[in-house]
Amino acid sequence: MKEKEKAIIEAAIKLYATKGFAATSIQEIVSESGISKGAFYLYFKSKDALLIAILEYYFDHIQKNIEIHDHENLPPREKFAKQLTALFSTMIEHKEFIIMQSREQAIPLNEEVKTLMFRKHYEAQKFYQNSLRAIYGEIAEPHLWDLAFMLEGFFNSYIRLLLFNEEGFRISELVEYILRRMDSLIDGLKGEEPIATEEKMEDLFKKTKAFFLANNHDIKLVIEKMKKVISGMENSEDFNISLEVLQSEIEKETPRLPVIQGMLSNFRNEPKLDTYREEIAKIYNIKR
Amino acid sequence: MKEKEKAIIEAAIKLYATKGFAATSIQEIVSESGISKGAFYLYFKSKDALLIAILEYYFDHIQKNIEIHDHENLPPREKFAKQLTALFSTMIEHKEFIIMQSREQAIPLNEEVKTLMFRKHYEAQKFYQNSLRAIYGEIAEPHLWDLAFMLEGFFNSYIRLLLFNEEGFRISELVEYILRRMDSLIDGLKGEEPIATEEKMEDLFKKTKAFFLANNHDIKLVIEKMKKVISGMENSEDFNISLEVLQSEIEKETPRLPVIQGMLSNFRNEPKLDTYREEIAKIYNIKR
DNA sequence: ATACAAATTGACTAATTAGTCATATCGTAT
DNA sequence: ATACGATATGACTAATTAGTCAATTTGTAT
Repeated sequence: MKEKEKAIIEAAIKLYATKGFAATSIQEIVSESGISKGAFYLYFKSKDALLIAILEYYFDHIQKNIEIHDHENLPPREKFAKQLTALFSTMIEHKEFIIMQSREQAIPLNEEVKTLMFRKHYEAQKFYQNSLRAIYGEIAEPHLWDLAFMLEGFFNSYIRLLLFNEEGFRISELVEYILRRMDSLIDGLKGEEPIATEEKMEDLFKKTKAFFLANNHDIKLVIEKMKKVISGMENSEDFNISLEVLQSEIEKETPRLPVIQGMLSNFRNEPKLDTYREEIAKIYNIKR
Repeated sequence: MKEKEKAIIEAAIKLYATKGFAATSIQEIVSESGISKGAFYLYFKSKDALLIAILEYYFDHIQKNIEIHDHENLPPREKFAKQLTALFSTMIEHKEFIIMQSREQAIPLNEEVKTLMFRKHYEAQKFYQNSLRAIYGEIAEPHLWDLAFMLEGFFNSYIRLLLFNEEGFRISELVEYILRRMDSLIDGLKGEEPIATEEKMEDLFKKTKAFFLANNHDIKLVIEKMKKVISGMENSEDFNISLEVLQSEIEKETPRLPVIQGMLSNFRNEPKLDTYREEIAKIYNIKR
C-alpha cells in the first residue's frame, strides 16, 4: 500500500469517526490529508471504494495481531488470553476505526460492504467458539453459540469502557477477569438447555446466508445466459476461458475483486455481452 | 402529538433504519408519509429537530413500557424479569428504531443529540444497577457497575439475535436464562475485585462530561486566534464586543445557539475571520 | 352563500455533493 | 539541458440537498 493511500485512509477514518460516513465529504478528506481532489481519485475509484479499503485494511490488521499467537505453543486458555488481550489492544490502538464502526454499524450502502461485515462477524463468532471449545472441551459444546454471544457481549461492553478511558484499566487484568466470568458461566450451564441451539443457528445462518448470497445466485443465472450467447459466436474460445475463470472466482468464499474485474474487462469489445457485463459489475460495485 | 407528526416520525424511522440518517432526504420522508415538503416544516423546525423528536418519542415509549411494572407488588427478581421482557418485546416491536439506533449510533451530529444519548445510556445503566441491587442485595454492591456492563452485553448480543429471527425464540425463556446467568456470575464474584470500581467510574463520568465539552476547549483556542487577528485591525471595537459576548456564551453550561449564531454573523463581512467563523459554526452545527 | 383563517402545496433558491478533466508540475533517464 | 511519463491540481459539471414562500385549498363560523 502506498504512503498516500494510508494517509487518505487515516484521514478518512478520523473524520468518519467524528462525523460519520455519509456526512463526511471527499473534499473534507482531501483537505485533512493534504492532497487534491483529483489525486484522491488516482488512489480510490470512488467514495465507496475507500470505505471498503478502510474496512479491509483494519480487519486485516486486527486479524494479523491475533494470529501472531496462533503458532505459539501454549495451553488453550493462555493462548486465548493473549489473543483477547491483542484484540483489546489493537482496537484501542485504532480507536477511530472502532468508533466509526460502532457509529455506523455496517453502513450497508452496497452489497460488498454488507457481505464483508456479515462475514467478519461470523468469523469472530467462530473464533470465540473454537477458543472456548479448546479451553472447556465437550462440556461447552452444546452451549458454544450462547457462550460466544455472551463473551461477545462482555467484550463489547468493556471495549466501550476502555475507549472512554484507556489508562484507567489494565487490559491483562480485564481479560483474566472476563475469562473467570466465563468459568462461572460454564459452571452454571450444567443441566441447562442452550438458547441458541446448533439447530436454530444453522437454520438462521442458512436464511441469512441465502440473503447475502442472493447476488451469487443472480450472477449464476447471468453467467448461464452469457454461456449461451458465447456458444453462438465465432472464436468463442477466449471468452469461454474468461467465463470459466470468472465463474470459479465467484464461487469462492471470498471472491477476489481484481480477478472479477479483469475477466469482465475481457468482454469489453463484445457489445452483445455488454448488459451482462454491466449487471455483474453492478453487483460487485466495480466501475464499468 | 398530532397524527401527522406520528406519520412523519414513523416514515422517517423506517427510512433511517434502511438507509441511515444522513442518507435519507426530507423529500423521501415526505413522499413516504404522503405529505408535502412544506407541510413537513409546519411540524418540524428542521431535519435535526425531527431526529430529536424521534429519539424522544421512542425512548419515552420504551420507558413507559418498563415503568408499567414499577407499581406492581412483586419480588424484585420477578419484577425485573417482567421489565426485561418488556424491554425485549418493545424493542422488537420497534425494530426499525433499534436498527436505526444501532446503525448510526444516534448520529451525534449536534450537541443536543449527543447529550440525550449520553443521558439515556447512563439511565439504562442505573436501571440495571438498581434492579440488580434489589435482587442480590449487598453481595452485589461492589460489583454493580461490572454486573450492569455484563448484563448490558448479554442484552445487546441477544437482541441482535432476536432481530434476525423473532419467531425462533421465546422471550420469557431467554429472560429467565439471562437471569440464571447473572446468578452464576454473582456466585463467581465472591472474593473478586471489581474491574469497574465505583471510584474509577465516578472519575470516568466526570471526564466524560468533560469530553462532551471538549469542543469548548477547541473553541477557546479559535477565539484566542481571532483576538490576535482582530487586534491587528482598524475599527476593531465592534468585533471585540462580539467576540466577548461569544466567549462568555460559550463558557455557559448550556450555551444558547441563537446568541452564538448572531455573534458569528457579525464576523461575516471580514474575510480574514472566515475560517475561524466556519470552524465554530461547524462545532455548533450552525448554518454558515 | 360569504368571509376569513388555518392548513397545505410544490416550484424555487442557495448550498453542497461526488466525480471529471484539461492543465501543470515533478522526477528521472539520457 | 531536454524530454517524457507519472503524479498532482482545482475549476468545473450535473445532481441532490435542506429549507422558503407566494399561491392555493380546506374548514368553519355566521
